[in-house]
Amino acid sequence: MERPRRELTFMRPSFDFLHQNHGFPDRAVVAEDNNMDDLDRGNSAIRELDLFSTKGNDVDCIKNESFTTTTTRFDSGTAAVNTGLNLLTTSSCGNSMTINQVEKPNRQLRELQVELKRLHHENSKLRGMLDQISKKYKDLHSQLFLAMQKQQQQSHLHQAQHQKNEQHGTSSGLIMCAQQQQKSIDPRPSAALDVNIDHSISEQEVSVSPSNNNTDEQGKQPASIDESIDQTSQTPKTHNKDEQIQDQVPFRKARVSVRARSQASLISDGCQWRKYGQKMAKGNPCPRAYYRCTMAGGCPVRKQVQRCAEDKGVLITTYEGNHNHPLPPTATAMANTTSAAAAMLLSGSLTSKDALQSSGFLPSMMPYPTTMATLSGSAPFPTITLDLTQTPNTIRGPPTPATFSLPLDGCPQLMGHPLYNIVPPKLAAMSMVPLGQRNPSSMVETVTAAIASDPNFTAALAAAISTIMGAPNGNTNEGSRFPGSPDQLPQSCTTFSTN
DNA sequence: CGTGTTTGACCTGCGC
DNA sequence: GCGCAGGTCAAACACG
Repeated sequence: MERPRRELTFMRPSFDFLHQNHGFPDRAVVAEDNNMDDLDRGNSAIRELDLFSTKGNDVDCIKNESFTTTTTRFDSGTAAVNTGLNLLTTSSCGNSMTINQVEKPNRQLRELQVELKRLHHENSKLRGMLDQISKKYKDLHSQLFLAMQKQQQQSHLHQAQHQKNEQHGTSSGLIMCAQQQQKSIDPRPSAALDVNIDHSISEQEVSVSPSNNNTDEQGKQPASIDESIDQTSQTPKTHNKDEQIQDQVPFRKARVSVRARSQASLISDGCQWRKYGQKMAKGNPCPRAYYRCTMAGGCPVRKQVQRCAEDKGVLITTYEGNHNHPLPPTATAMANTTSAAAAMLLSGSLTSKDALQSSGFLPSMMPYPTTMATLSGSAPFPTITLDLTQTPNTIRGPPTPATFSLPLDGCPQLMGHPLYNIVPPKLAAMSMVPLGQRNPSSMVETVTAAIASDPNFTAALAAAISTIMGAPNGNTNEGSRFPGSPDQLPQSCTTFSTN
């Protein structure tokens, strides 16, 4: 009995059944309405199940009613439970039935009640899981907010100290000290924490703590790094240049690769790009195009676009760097996530499965196969790949030996479901992203944004939602809220398109 | 004329 | 040191 698989799909109709039956315990009920709101009324509905004790029907009367049981099929083959009770009163308290005829329906009723209690228990467990997930998400959100505040305070403090030091001509030593201090607090200065940073901040500071207006947690940017080095080199230093470069290089080289199925030559991610080169890459007949962001002068963000050699329908877009300018809403999802993904990649020993497991990022008991994201530690540059082209049944081999996937933990009912491509990173981000280092929603934002770039996405999403919600006429946008998800999918999910 | 693309040359890192 | 491959530059070109 594969109970985990059917729990979610079963519990909603069960409550519908119970809910619809409210006040009409002697009628046959066929649950068709799958409104998720009924889920919230589940607890009370269970109590309403006792059909024969709440309406004054004593046992004697029950014995004198003939029961016709029907099987109500709630969900497309996922669960079928004998909950439809056709209570046809053929005689009122007559004595025409034998004891066996009377006890048989009684036994069925008892079984039914036991089954419903069991379902209630399962539903309670599921609700508990949902509550836990929601709580984790809220915790992470609040902690992120606190971290943002803390970082902002540090930035202001740093700025004030920098200005004071400049006035006294003794800036460098203390600046470096402050930078080191900041590093010790968070080895990857989070631009995401600079959301409201004062733009009067000095350029040097900006280069150390990029003033990305987005939740940009990668921090270091290629241009900013160079500027930082150049500028700091103009003042006495406690660190030599090589050490600084060495410190910065890993940040600079982190990349986020997005694989999406698209016939378009470029995924429209909300940013403006200028093509600055094209090369034939070895092992791929398709040329690789190089783009840089032109939304602001000196923006260090670049991306490479190349078709997959094995499947030319797959477009591989690789992002590098962080925007140093405000982004339109349509671009923030992708930008946020590439930054967050890069930050996750750069956060330390996240390049091997063992390291991930030991760090708690990847549960040692990963119960389900996953396909969404892979990290490559053996690639020339650390790269995280978000693969939006796969279905759970078409898992490819890992790109490199040192790769891993984000686990889908706790949502087995979504395995094999189209929405599986959306939910896993959300759950994974919520449950596994270390505190203060990553934006838990960023990963899913990128995933959803990239998925949305696929012209087939809307139809697939609608079908998925219809399956889960049981509302064939459901609005796609409304349906994009995964049942029980702590928050809804980003708005940008529906704004990305392919060119 | 301004902007974006194309494309060959050049630079850099890495392996042998 | 040499060759290779990835990445970038910049002049030439196309287009509105």
